Amino acid sequence: MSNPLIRKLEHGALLTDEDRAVLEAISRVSRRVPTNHDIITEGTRPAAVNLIMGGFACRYKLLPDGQRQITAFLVPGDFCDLHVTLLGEMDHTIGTGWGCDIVEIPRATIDELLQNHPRIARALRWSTLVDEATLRTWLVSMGQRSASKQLAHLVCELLLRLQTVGLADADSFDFPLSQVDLGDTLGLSVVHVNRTLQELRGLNLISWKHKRVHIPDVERLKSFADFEPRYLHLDDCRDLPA
Amino acid sequence: MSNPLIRKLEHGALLTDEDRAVLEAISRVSRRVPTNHDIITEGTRPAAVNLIMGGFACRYKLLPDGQRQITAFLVPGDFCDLHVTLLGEMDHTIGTGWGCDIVEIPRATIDELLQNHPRIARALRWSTLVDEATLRTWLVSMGQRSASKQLAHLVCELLLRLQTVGLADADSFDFPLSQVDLGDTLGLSVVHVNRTLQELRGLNLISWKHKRVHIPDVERLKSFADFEPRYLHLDDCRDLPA
DNA sequence: CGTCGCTTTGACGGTGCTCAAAGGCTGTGG
DNA sequence: CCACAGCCTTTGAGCACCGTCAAAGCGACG
Repeated sequence: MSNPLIRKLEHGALLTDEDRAVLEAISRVSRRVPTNHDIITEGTRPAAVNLIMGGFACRYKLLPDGQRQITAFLVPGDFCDLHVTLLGEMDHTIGTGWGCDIVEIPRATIDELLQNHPRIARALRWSTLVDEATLRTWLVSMGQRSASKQLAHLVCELLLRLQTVGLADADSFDFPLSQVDLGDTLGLSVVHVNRTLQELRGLNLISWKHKRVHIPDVERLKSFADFEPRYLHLDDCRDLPA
Repeated sequence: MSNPLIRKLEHGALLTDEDRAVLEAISRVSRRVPTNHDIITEGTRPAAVNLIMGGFACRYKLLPDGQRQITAFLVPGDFCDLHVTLLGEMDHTIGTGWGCDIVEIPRATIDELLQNHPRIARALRWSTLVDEATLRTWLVSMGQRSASKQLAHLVCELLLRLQTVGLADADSFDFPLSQVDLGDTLGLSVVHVNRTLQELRGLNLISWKHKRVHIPDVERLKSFADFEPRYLHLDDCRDLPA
């Protein structure tokens, strides 16, 4: 099973074959969104739920002076706005810096899943909690870690998240971002991102060529970044009552 | 109605008198937690749901070297861990820096609310989305704003949140934190927090004496901080179908 | 009155920003 | 196949914001 949505949700609930078939059915690619295009814009209210099935997207917020802060990366298997119809207007924008495949799922389909498929409902709720925990972890990184550790931490997170959906191998993954994008993510200037990358390269912790990140020694990178994957809650369904 | 839980949830759904009675019944203060005490510790799994009804609490995370990052303030009407039983172990700690009143609500009671009281269920889900939006906003502040604007933004947020639960008047509120705590929140050193406070005081934007914050001109502070309250989604239930 | 915790101040150093320009890569059109 | 444009990366120099260290005020409370 190489469907990233299913691979991801397996970590949040003990799915049955029927659950998997339902998820497979709703996650057919419906449209390709080009590079540098907004999927959902701040201030609007989306009618459907968007699911990423290929490529990268990100949540971001623009400040009056034009500065941008990326607050999340969305990778295949991630929902853009699962519960957003509960809220009024979007308080941030979701965009594809880098071209991605999206499924638009009608609100009613989601409601039906939540009502009639308890294991899927559980997994979806689990995934929103993981999103929140990830956000907290980014905040900790930004507030307390040096630029190099913050960057290293992000790389560890992406490696693990992409591995769980089958899009990274043991020590590398495709990473289509520019250094400007990375700066907007980490709260750093491009110049400093560049120097930080050189530092990590000099320590032989990361190499990044041709839009692909390679990690010579994953354990060393994790310990450098104090990476503690608990916040991703990947083993949570082990704890379920049988 | 001065119950902070009810006042808050009124912003997330159109409650009936019966809903209010139910909420009133579950939010009786059951225990006082002293200053500097953890309510829920990282790595454990809480059995009940904790609701703050008085004072301040905060979520925080400790790094191996002892640094602390506060990721959220919890004020009266806020839940500590509404959905956390879905997850395995807590990935962060919730503590009271400052003494607060807490209600412990059995998991079963929450489940019953979610199942049988649709408007309350809606309001609870709304509140977790607002928590997430607040986290995103903190991340934006930390990544893109200067220390003084970040601090000003936080003060605007707290003023508004406390006003909605009846714990702030038009231009001031009680704020029991130390400057160390503020530093751990903003990702700044104590020394720099102190100088930043002096700067804001010098601009006549904020005064902070005897654990109470006073804001001479709220509109001026908001515009200084680029404060845009959309992320708190306080007007969302206006948009509900009748 | 003395202690303890919090706030404030000063001096100094470093991380990371700004400005500016050069170097590389890729795609496009001649 | 080359020229060129445009974007991204890389470098350098200088500076500002913010951190660290250390010590001195201040205030609440016993």
